[in-house]
Amino acid sequence: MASARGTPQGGTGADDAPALDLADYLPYRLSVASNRTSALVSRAYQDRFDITLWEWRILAVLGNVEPKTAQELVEATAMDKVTVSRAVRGLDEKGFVARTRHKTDGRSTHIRLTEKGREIYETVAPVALTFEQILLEDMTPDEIAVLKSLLIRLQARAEALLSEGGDIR
Amino acid sequence: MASARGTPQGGTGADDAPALDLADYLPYRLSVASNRTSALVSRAYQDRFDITLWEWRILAVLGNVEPKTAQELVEATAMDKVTVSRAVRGLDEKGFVARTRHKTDGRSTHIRLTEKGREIYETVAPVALTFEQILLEDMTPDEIAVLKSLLIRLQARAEALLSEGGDIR
DNA sequence: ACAATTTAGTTGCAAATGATACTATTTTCC
DNA sequence: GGAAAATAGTATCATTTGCAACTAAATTGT
Repeated sequence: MASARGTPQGGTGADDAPALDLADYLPYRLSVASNRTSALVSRAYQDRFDITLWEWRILAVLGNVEPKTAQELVEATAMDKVTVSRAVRGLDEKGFVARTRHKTDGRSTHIRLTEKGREIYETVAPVALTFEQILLEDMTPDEIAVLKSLLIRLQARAEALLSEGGDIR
Repeated sequence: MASARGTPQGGTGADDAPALDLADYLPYRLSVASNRTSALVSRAYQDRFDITLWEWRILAVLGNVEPKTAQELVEATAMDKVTVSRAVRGLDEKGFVARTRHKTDGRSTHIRLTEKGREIYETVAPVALTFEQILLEDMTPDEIAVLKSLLIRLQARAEALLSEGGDIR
């Protein structure tokens, strides 16, 4: 009846549903926190080093282990293969990575940092770590560890649900 | 020197830099967890109710407090004004909200749920809450509370940095 | 009172993104 | 050995997004 319900939070407790408060809804909280953080990170990389966030992720992986195939980068970065393909092309055009033919699999390529790529990695990595520290400045190491581990569990759960039914029942 | 550095993690500890491991990098963890979760949520709303995630956020706010101006929705949903404008238009076209002239400010409009909008809100809200429960099934109430509160702190910190310098120094 | 500035909300356009289709190679398995 | 299926990576196209410009109304300051 289009009831003049107004704000339900004042109810006398006889309400049955737990009430939905967007501000306390985890997917929302997660999304906002992530967007704000990503905005900050993207801007830093883009402005100062002219690389996108996705390109940076590729660099970060290659900085540790080389070479990698595109497929391996997909797994390591949790980006989809189209995104990886475009990011690698971008890096290639800027001269940060080189692609060489995979010896045993003609469909695939080995991707590795060029000297220039190694240089930018060495430059950006400490900045990224410092940034993380600044972002987490007001949290204790304990809290940080908890946060990271909860995020990982959450992600695993979401992935399981995503493949499982796909739909929520 | 394009040093044949390979994987630094094996080092004998004499290394000075803390080493950047993408898998342990918070902005990355946050982004992946959020994307996975959002994918799940978006799909659920889109498939079953034909509303976008942004439209749903608007509904969720209006379900609690009506009416709201677009500007108030911007604040309540953390979406930017263009996104809100588009989402409200979508909801209007589907007949879920109505816009009426603001009495004292001619630039602005009051946005409120229609009866149909109230109905879909009442339908979706419990589904959303159930979904949250399923997603968080393997966490204790304590862990959930901690996660939410850490996310809020993180977001506040990111916002502060974002406005503050804009750039990271 | 009225010019200058600010604010609410929308629109237009360019860039980013995602789903799908496609090519080339490799693997499977009869 | 070779047809059928799978995989790596790229290209294409439609949709989404984000920025900047815009209109209209309100506020400010003189």
